[in-house]
Amino acid sequence: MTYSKDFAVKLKSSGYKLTPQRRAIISSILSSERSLTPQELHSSLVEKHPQIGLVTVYRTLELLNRLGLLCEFQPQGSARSFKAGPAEHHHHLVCRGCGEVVDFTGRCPIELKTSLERETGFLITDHQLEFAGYCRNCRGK
Amino acid sequence: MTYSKDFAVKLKSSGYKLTPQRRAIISSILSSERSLTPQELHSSLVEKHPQIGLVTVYRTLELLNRLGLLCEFQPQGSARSFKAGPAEHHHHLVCRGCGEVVDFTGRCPIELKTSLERETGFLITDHQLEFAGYCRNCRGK
DNA sequence: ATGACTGCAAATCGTTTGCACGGTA
DNA sequence: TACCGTGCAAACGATTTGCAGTCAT
Repeated sequence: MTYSKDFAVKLKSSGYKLTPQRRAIISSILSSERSLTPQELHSSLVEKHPQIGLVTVYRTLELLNRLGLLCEFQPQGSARSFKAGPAEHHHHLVCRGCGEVVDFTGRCPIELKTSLERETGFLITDHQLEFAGYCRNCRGK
Repeated sequence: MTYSKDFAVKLKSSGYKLTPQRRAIISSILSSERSLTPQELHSSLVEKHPQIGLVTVYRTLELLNRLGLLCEFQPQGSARSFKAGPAEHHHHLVCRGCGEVVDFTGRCPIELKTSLERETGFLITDHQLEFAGYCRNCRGK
């Protein structure tokens, strides 16, 4: 919540301005515990800030993401969405039926499949684990 | 490779025909150890089968996938791709630099980050684990 | 004035759909 | 004859780009 400060500081220290639009977008992201798609974010903003364009939302998300302030989700078969927080690590549980995404970041091992099923009532049919980074060739930039 | 039989059997037993186009698509998928995007698949086919449309590739992939004959990949930031094999379980290692995708399906625990780095030369910066299935409401169909 | 930031419209990319034709049961 | 499968063109949804106007330094 008071992350807000971090966002502002990081933006400024990286040479970017904290415009009203960016402020609105950031505050909207921070006040949602769910991750939001660009569209959802835009819709939620239009009420109070009718003039904000979807394009600006995309550009801001791209910027914040690049600065490491956002966590980008893209579960198989679902829309791309973002939430506040560092990006290095997130886990989700997706419903292939209704698309619900349950975030369980913080818990790791794959053995938790069974306990997840017990706790959430999900019937888990498959999973996907993705590590990302830089390969031997790309490491040295 | 001689999976080919399985594909044919499954198709027929599910009430679908094994057309020349489908045969070509299946054989192309089976002969690649990499996972392929619809576009890549189409390009690779056009040489020998100039008349196959991209749409047919999409429709066939969708069909085979629905029959459980394919494994669908969609790493964060990469294109959607498919390879032969059951879908319930796959792991990949993606290079954020060049897009290379290393498949390491078969090995599970997250603790393998370090050993993966050692073995592949990757610098791993983040990961994502996704379980999917059906939530309490969707389980009963 | 300069450069950053924005909004709009148009372009692009991957994917899906509508439709009419062709082959086969 | 009735369908299934196909190709083509068009529709679509998400995202990106070009461009010209605006704002703050």
